[in-house]
Amino acid sequence: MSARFTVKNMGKTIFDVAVAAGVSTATVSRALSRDRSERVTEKTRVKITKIAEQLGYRANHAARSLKRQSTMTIAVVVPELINDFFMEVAEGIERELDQNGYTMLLAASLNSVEEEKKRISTLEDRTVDGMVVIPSASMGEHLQALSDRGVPVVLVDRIVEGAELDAVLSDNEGGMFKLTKALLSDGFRRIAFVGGDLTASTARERLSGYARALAEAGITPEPGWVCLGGMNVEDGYRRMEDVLKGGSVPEAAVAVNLLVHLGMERRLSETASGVVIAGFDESGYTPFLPACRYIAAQDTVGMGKRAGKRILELVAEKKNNRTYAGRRIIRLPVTIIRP
Amino acid sequence: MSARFTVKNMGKTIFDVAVAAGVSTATVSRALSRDRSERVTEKTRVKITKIAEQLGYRANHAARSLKRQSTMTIAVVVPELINDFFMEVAEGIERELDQNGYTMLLAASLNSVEEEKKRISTLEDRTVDGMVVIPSASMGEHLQALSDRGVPVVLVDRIVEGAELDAVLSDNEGGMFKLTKALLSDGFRRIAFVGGDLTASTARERLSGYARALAEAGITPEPGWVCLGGMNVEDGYRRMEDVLKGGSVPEAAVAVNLLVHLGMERRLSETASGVVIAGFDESGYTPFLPACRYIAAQDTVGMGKRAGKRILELVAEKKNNRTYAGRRIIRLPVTIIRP
DNA sequence: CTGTTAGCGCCTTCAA
DNA sequence: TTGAAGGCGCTAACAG
Repeated sequence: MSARFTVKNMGKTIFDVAVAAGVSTATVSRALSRDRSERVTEKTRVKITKIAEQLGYRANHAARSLKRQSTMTIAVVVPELINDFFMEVAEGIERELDQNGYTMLLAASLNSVEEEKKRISTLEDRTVDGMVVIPSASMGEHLQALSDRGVPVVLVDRIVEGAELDAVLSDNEGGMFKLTKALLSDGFRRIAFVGGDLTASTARERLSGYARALAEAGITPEPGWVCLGGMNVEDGYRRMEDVLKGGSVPEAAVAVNLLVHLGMERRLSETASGVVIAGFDESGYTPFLPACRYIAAQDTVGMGKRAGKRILELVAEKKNNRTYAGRRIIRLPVTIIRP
Repeated sequence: MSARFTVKNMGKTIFDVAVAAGVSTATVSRALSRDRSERVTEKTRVKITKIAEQLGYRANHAARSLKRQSTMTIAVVVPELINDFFMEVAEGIERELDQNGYTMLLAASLNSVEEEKKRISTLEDRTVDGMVVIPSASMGEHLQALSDRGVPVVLVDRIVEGAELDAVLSDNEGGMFKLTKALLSDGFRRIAFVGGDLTASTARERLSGYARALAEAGITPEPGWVCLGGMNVEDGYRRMEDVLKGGSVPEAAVAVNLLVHLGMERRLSETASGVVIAGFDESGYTPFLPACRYIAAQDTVGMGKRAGKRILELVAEKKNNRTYAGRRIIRLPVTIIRP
């Protein structure tokens, strides 16, 4: 194997290219600038491009960032990496950014506001051009502060208290309305709502959709049907248990999200109850969840794309020193499918 | 809402702090340097730290990187984001990096060598201090070239042809050996091996483990039992179909990985065959896969941590201008569990 | 222990 | 159209 770390492969600089081409560094800079508005002869541009290629010249990103005060980087902060929903959103964002020459910096906040603050702080130090955040919690003063410091910010999935920021969200209310409706159409009348931390806007909106569907059907939820608390697998398990052990066991239940759904299935698989589930969020595994009847599928990648597009708009606005045109909230529809 | 983008909140520079503290920028730099070896009076350090805090000073990362020729960033390239296995590895890496003040830059190669090359190129331009790569394909000349250019590289999950690089891998052979063994202990003798692209080192090693287990049990695989081809859900579905329609249907099958496992389950759920599965890789959903009997669980987060540790070692070696001490391959054990 | 100085590599007026 | 020169913010000699 070749000796590593020994060849001082000092990166070629713009100066090397300039010397080789017999021009000044300024000309090289202009020739290689993606901005075609720079005036350089086509001939010299071609020549310089070729020489740069031969030399294997690559612009130093740190230097360029320092000068331009822009890193062409957007930070994306998600609660956790091991979660298909978040990663699908991230993929959507990445695609949009990549198309525009931007790079995504992905970080996880580990479902903790404290970690979220730390991550954001680190990222801000790296002078990212903007941030897309899927908030870990319902408090958002630090996000508003970030924005006030001049960093373009876009929220995804949920909105938070204490921050009036642009956001890309699902139509959670409508989605859960349709999901509950689907069960009603199948003849189920006794339907529970399981899981949900009401400090999360998503949970509140979904609960609202559920309530509206029942109300329209003239059904009043019996005590114990609305069984809130938590958004994770463990919570789903416990809440399902609560429902089963409650006074009036329902025939069906809607799950506030995929993790809760999973926990519910776990619990249901332990006792034969006949309870059927309709859940929010899809995954490759939903076909194997025995109690699952319907799924409300969010347009995850689409949300990511919209968020990517929006953050780039804000970045551009800022660059052009334009005033912030006002908060914009984008809602994407949710689709009901059979798993 | 406060007017955004209007306050020219020009970031405070080290100069601002220096002025406010009545010292030189050099002293500020030293005082704020994480490196305690810098000689500064404790008194001035405290004073400067306080003033920096008050002013909300944050070191400019681009400037620091330019000067230090180090970005304190490690790039991690995975085939895709929407994959728990990769994300668990990524999380392990991130933890290790974070503990050491490094930041992870996560990028997806979309299961394509071309994309992988592009991503790596972009990342290299950003002068990351090192890269951890989960290769998308079996060819690795570009990875070797990257390393030869002086960028520390560590591979995870699989090794590639054309590159002699450090790697952190699972004991795939032993894992699949134990997995097959588990089925044998249950009395199954007719066991198929389903899925697997033999250009991938993981698939080869797992096939080898399967073969050894059968051989030790004195069993010769019948034609059609070893049903290779592909590593995805779709492949698992097709290969399982091939097995079922083959001449000698087995009683059980091992799956080369989780996606194939999933596809196999899909196919099995369509026809009652009684075939039982033992699969590589775990997930929160494996308990719901009806045919699944055993799982070979890799220490994903552990692999990430080891990879993180190793890449930082290489970075340190390079920084100290030490010669590359030689390739190191780390193998982590695989655990057999019941889902 | 602290200040002075000289860049790191690039971009961008200002001149020519 | 091109070149010269200054500086983005920070750090690392080298002095003092």
